[in-house]
Amino acid sequence: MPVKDVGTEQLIKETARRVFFVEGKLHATTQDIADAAGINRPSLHYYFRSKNELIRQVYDEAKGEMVVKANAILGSDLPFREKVEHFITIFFNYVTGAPYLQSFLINEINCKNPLLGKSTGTPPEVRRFLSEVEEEMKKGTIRKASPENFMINLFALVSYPIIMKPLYLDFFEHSSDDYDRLMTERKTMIMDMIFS
Amino acid sequence: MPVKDVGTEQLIKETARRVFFVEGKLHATTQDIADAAGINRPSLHYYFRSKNELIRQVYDEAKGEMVVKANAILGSDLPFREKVEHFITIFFNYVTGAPYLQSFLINEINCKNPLLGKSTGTPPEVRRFLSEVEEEMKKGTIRKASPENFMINLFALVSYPIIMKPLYLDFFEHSSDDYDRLMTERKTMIMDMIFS
DNA sequence: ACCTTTGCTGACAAATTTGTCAAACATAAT
DNA sequence: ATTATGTTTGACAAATTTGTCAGCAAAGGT
Repeated sequence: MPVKDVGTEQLIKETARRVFFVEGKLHATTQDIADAAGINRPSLHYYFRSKNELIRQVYDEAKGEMVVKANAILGSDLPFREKVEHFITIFFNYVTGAPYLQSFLINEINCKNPLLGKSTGTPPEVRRFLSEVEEEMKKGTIRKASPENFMINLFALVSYPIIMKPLYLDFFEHSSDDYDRLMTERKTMIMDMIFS
Repeated sequence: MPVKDVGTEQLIKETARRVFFVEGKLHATTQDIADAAGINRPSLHYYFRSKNELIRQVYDEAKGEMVVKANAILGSDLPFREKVEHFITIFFNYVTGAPYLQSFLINEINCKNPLLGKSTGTPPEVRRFLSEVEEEMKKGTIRKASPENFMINLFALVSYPIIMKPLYLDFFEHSSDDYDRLMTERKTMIMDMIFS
């Protein structure tokens, strides 16, 4: 009996991820994805019954991955400052590699596709990180505020410039390289901003 | 001779803006927009020849408006600190009122619709603001960095939390009201972060 | 060799979305 | 009233996108 070929199914999902998250084709058709994967459309329907089902899986897994990634860093036992520094580095690369991921998620949440997995809730690692943040605020290492807002700032300062790059390329008269050069100084800048 | 009815045309555009920017229906069909406007679809084609043309106009005008809005504040002759404070207030409301606007722009830019208006270039008001930022850095009022990065931080800290609200509602276990409460403390927090 | 299961494909069907058009309608000037 | 001009509409056609299905190919077990 032939083993279930997991190759094509994975190929399709990875291609969908690339099309959606990297190339940012939020309106991509199943044909677009099939072409990009070098397969034909009925195969896509063979593995995923419908476009919605493919999107649901891609959505759920991507969200899960992001949470896992954040947990791995924020839940690690590094000293606070290094943890934040590490987070910036890792997430900068992560978002750079999938600049349309967050826009995709936002859009899908908004579509209220009832198939999408429900919230997993705040993971314990993040809760612990939030209380670490609170403690650092008491120690005076960082500015006092809601720990949630501290986290949001972190994500904002790292993600936003990458996500909105096309907008600012057009706004400033920059080449892509100019803009990327601008990005390189951000890590230390963000650290400076956060640790007053 | 009957006067050219500008009412319906405006109604359609405003409805499209609402559907795209406020409701975030990035996949909205012409039927969706027509229904939301209370007109029928052929009327939409009467005023705008195609969906693309409608989107082009909505895109161009929205981008223009955003630039005008930014210019009006950043190009004003308020003292630097008040100018930044004013910007935060105004833009917070602006983005709150159209949370999907930036995602829409990003997505459309990416679609490389050849009809979209080309970059207007960095407006002189923004150039002036950037040199003001540079001067404040020399004076030591704010941290030294690329002035562009200063601007990007401003936009990031104001926009990102609003744009990505659905994502964080799901991540933290917050109600919409909880999250909004979190937002209220951001203005002073951002000011504190920026003016070290 | 034969059967069985899984994967792939072309051809077709259905659904959705967009675009068109002629006719009806409204309004104001003549 | 008639005409001219701009607007709205229903009905239709075209294009696009999605979904289905029967059949073929491959591969492993009997």
